[in-house]
Amino acid sequence: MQPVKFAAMRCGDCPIRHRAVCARCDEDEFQTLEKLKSYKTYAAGDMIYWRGEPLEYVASLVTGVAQLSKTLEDGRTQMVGLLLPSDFIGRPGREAVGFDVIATTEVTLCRFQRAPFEKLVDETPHIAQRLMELALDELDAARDWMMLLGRKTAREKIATFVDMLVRRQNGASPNGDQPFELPMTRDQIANYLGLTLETVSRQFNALKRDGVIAFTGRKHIEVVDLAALRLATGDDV
Amino acid sequence: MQPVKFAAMRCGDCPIRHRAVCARCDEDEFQTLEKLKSYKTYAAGDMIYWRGEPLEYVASLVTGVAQLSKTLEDGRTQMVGLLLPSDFIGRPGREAVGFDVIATTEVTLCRFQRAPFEKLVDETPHIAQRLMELALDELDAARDWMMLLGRKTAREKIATFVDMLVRRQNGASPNGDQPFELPMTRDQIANYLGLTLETVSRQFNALKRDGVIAFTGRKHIEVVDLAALRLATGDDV
DNA sequence: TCCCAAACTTGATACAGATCAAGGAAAGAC
DNA sequence: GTCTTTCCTTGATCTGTATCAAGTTTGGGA
Repeated sequence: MQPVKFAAMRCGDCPIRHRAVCARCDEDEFQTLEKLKSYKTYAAGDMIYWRGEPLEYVASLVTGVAQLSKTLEDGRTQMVGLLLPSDFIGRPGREAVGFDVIATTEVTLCRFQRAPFEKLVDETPHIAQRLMELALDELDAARDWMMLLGRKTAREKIATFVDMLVRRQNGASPNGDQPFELPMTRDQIANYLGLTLETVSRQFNALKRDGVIAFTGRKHIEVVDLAALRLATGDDV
Repeated sequence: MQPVKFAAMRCGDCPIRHRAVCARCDEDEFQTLEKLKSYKTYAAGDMIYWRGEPLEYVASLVTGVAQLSKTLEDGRTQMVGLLLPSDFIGRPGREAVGFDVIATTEVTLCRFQRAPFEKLVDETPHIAQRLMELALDELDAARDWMMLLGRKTAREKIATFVDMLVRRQNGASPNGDQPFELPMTRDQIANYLGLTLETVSRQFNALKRDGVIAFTGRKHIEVVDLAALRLATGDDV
């Protein structure tokens, strides 16, 4: 998708209109947002924000995938969040964020300058409430991930990761038998799951051998046996 | 401390007055809260909320320590949060929570019935903002913990845990050379850090042998060399 | 079209932390 | 004060995943 397409897009036509921070806005509020917003596209691998950098813009992710990453003194890294379309970057009342934000694939953001946006939040309970909901959703996701990182085996981690992508990409559709794209390299997946890239590779292939998933190209996955996948996550039903 | 003490306590005298959800309330708002609130004390080990149970009350933790725990199908458990005085339980717009809340030590809560509290939140921007801040603080803490669970060694995990307790218990005081209490058993610490109780025990003793910490009783710790402790966490300065 | 670099797979080996096992110390019960 | 249980420590061994080390595939650029 071209940035120029977005530059002309009206909020009413936005693909993330019903899930993003603006989900509950009415026509009047959209008119205000139209004036405030600007689109920006990043190439895969680009740094969107540096840790600690004061953030000039807050933004909704419109297309693509981005990652939140932390780094230890000696270079070990851990992804602490994955941003998919409709997710929000930046928080009310916070100058900076404690992690790097990196474009995993090509990414398009719908950006608002922080100061006018915060003013809008103060005046618009809709938006403040929606921001709170998004923060609580992130908190729930972070806690599920803590369970994964602390207690799950490598196989369970990979199964949970695939299941998460199925749920989020297929949206409402209940069956996961649509082939879909892995948005990350093995190395990035390893960073997300607290593993090494070799272990990720081995476990993907183990799930393939067991007839749970199938590959059509390195990044093209199909879930062959959804029940077996769910079982392999280790989660309660 | 006796519950009866709390039953009579006025908000102005509350030990968590300046950090809890009510931090920015004025005298008028305190009067509303006084009418709404009730104290309840739980013994160590008591279940405060069950996962999925619709929660009748939201609450601030006044004294003691509580834990948020998740459990896998086969019984593996992982703590996904630790509640210390001034932390809040329950979220606006959420019926239930996705984890069990358990009293780690004896715990006293300052409770509000959910429906009237949510009404108050809608009418009082102070409180809504403070709730948002608390949620974002929790999110930051959850992300730090993801880094710990995914990438830190057992020694780094223990050092980080002790450092966290020093920072939070000593509050503003910069030097950590006050002895203090571990609020949990080795087994609970293991659940928090994604380890086993044996590994926790060994690493505590290793830090003791290395002159970083000292024990005066099983649960009484003193930080002997704060700089060495911070170094052992693996974090950036 | 071929080349090259990045991404991935596969194998061999090492090791941190889990697991299994036994005994000791503290704290509450009676 | 003694009993009993819970909590903690220490040792021996095992194992899942990291690490080290080649290869192989893939896709994009010249």
